[in-house]
Amino acid sequence: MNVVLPDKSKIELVDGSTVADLAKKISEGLYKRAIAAKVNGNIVDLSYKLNENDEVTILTDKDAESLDILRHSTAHLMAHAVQQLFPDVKVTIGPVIQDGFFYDFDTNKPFTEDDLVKIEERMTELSKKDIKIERSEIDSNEAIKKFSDMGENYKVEIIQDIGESKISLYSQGDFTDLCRGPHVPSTGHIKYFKLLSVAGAYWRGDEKNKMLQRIYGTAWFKKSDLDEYINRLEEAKKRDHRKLGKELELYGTFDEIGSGLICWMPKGAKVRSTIEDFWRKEHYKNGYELLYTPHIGKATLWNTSGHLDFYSENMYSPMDIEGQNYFIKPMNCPFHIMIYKSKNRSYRDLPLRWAELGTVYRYERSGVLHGLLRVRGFTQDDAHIICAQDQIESEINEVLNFSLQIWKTFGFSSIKGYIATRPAKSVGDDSLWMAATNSLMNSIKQSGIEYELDEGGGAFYGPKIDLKVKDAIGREWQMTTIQFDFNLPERFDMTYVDKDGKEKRPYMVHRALLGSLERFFGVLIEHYAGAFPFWLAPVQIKIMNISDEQAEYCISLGKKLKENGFRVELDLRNEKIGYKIREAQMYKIPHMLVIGSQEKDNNLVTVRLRNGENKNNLDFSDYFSVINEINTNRSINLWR
RNA sequence: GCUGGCGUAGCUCAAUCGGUAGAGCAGCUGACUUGUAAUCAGCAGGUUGGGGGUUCAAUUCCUCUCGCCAGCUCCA
Repeated sequence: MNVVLPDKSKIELVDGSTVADLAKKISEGLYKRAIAAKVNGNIVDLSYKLNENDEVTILTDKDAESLDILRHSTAHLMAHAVQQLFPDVKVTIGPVIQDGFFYDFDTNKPFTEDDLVKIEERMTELSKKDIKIERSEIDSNEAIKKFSDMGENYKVEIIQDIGESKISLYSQGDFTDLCRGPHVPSTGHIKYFKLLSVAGAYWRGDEKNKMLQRIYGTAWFKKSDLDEYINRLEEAKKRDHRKLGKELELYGTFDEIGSGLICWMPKGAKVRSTIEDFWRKEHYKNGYELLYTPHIGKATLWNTSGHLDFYSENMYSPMDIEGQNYFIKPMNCPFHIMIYKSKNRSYRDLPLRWAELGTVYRYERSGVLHGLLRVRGFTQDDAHIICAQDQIESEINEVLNFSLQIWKTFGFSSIKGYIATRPAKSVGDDSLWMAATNSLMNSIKQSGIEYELDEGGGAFYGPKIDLKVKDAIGREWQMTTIQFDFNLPERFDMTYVDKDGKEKRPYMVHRALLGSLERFFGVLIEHYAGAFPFWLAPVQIKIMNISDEQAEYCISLGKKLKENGFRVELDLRNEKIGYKIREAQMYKIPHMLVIGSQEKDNNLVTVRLRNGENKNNLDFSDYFSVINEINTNRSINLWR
């Protein structure tokens, strides 16, 4: 028989040959590195029996698909080890996830950290034995009986759910698991892995079901890849905004105040006010008007908006004010709409772009709270664009460009879009959805942003674009959202009078560029690892004298800089310069002015940059022009 | 909310078998007047997250509660 290789060449094999036979025939080296194969587009094991004219691509550890196979096999290896060590434990499922895998076990005794070590050791032993991993197919009734006898009722449930007459099993030594496969040919291929954590997880992700014990792990083909991954985790840990937020005194939360409620400390507040100033300026420049609205509103308002029907789970209990129920706001939109409705609107008024740094409160379950990234009270950089149909596309264009420009300024250049279209359960005419979705598509195409389509992923009230930004270590964060709303204009009966004198319904778009200031700040901290660019740094310049003699000169320098709006601190303590530098360095202050007698006597400054570089004996005026430049340009560099 | 882990000085951490809490940094005071990531000495700092229980005795064991961490679930 003949099979076809990727280069279209044919190779002859004896009937009944497997992929492994083919690999061996091509070269011994290929056979050794072979993990699996793609036959007519399907990924199969090396033991797969080939047929006449099959198109075969042998997958080695170089192929992307192989990594998933390896990780899946590692999950099995882990289950194998767990079953040997804890015979009472029932196995459930063990899929591959990004960068690794997990396996869920049903056990009465949760795994401890020590157990993880033991399991890992056993896995290594099993790997060293290089046990063959063999596939077999059996009748599903037979399989059900087999797993029932073993007491593996989860497997029985899975087989019944699959509903096929035949199912495949994978065996390695004394361990057999139900699995679609494919797998690496033997446990010896699994060398570089690490078990990372253990946590509870519900069977089938349903909190009504029993909670299982999930062990997470990672696996790689090369030791260097594993090491690099572990490094990446450590790097992420170093950048953790919760750690840096505390070290750099940026923000705090307090048991006494409540969880998920953020206090911005002086240093964090300086960054925030810089962000806000920039934000306001840019919004005015881009044709927005700013609004301020209250934090609470009557129940009737939230009834009209529909929030009490469909969002009440996220809203806090009402407070009674003179017999009326008031709710603290989870969103700003109803307030903006009331302002819209405060007078008759003409087509001449449109588009309206109304923005507000609006602080909202939403109930989040205690278990989901996370630093600045998931909180109960936060300030959205919210805006509502109210426009006519013929304006929607240009409005979306502008929002996208505006957003890109803002992200660029903050030092994020890699951005990806996700367009979510109409879900099954939704409100609004098809024509509205069509027009809006088209405008989103056209705009994102024009913007040049790489994007994906999320069919049916829109909110019930309209389609949306979400933007994810990539940070300095390649993690993606969902920040910007641009959403059409066909619900609220209807509910509040928003109208404008068009050219023809008829009342029409405007389009309404919600958008948040940064998302929320809290979340954005968290991401910003992680992106810069706390070392903010000059224009954002809470303390931009620290002036330090060598000895008392230069104190006055330092004070006069500080005064000049402060008068010009720079954020400056002085360190005139009787300490060695090394001590002062170390402290400023730990606070990641961009510029340190080191002032000794040389500088003082000649009206100069010596600048030590955060990166350790020195700019010696500059005229103050030269230094001043440099910092003015990098500050007004919002440069991400420490020097021009 | 659920499962598991954790909670000791402002911060980072220690305390044997249950025997009544200790260090570094930070803070304060003093000396040193200093040239690129920690000068020296002294002082002070704690209801061991909170409540209840077991015990002659609890940071330690039990229990409730609050908070944090990992994940699940949730994010119309």
